[in-house]
Amino acid sequence: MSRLSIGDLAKRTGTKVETIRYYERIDLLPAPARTRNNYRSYDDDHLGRLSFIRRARDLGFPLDQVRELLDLADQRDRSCEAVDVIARQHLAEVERKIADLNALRGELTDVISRCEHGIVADCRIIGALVPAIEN
Amino acid sequence: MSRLSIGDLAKRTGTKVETIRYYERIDLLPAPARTRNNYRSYDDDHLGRLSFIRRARDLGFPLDQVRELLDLADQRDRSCEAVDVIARQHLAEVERKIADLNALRGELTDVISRCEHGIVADCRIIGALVPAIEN
DNA sequence: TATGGACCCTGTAGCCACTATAGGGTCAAG
DNA sequence: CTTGACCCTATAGTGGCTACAGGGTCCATA
Repeated sequence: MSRLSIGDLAKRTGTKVETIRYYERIDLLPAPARTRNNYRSYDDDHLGRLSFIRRARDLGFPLDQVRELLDLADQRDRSCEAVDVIARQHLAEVERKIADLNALRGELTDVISRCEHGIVADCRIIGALVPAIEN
Repeated sequence: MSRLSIGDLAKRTGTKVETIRYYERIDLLPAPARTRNNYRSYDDDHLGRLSFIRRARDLGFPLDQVRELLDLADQRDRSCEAVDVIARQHLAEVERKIADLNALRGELTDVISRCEHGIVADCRIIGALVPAIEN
């Protein structure tokens, strides 16, 4: 039944103190008890919940999906289909971003490869950016 | 010597009107002349510059790099090495993001593949998020 | 001539997920 | 008794826009 200061909780979860306060402000992490000095005092539930949030964030889930996952995690008798849906949605989003970035990398590599290290006036990188304007 | 309204410029460059005003506010695009009605009136230089900005943005360059590229593009006698450096930096950044997202995709795929479509209490996706807390 | 719709203007607030700063209070060690 | 490490609140800043609110202007049509 350990009690943690915000700094301790931060260390245990690899979160910045300001971020923890931010999570409280947006009602992602419940407000903890306070000591007589008005310091926040966290318990194991907070530790578990914040660890969950951090893991989900590390996996790239946006905060509103994290919120949904937290809600679902509490409804232990329900089907986990909703969980699967959220995870798959997120995976699809990640794959879309990868595809976009790969296309981008192709273009950039292409542009850079044409650089002949001369002067700016002849630079193919700049050339690829300067538009050919038709009337 | 065509004169463009902000709406025309927006159409020609595929930019939103609000974005053009934003670029002016942050001194990325020079403030144009005004008509007697106080409407913005753009010339070909603006068109060229905004097109340049948009292309660079499409290639994912952040605005401060776009700013540098614009400055460099004007110094036509200088070596284009600085241009090459910026482009390569950006490419490296893009590649880093791709690597991060690929790692993420791996983890997500892994987590999702273990879902057995039962109830939340047994859900492996949630399980992968709920931490095993040691004292 | 009235009116409607498509433009244009400024200024401000909102988005996401934090991060940083200012300006203080509290506490234990040396 | 002071130093430094914590803690508190409230607010503003980040990037790159986007979306109002609350007006003005212009042209065509009824």
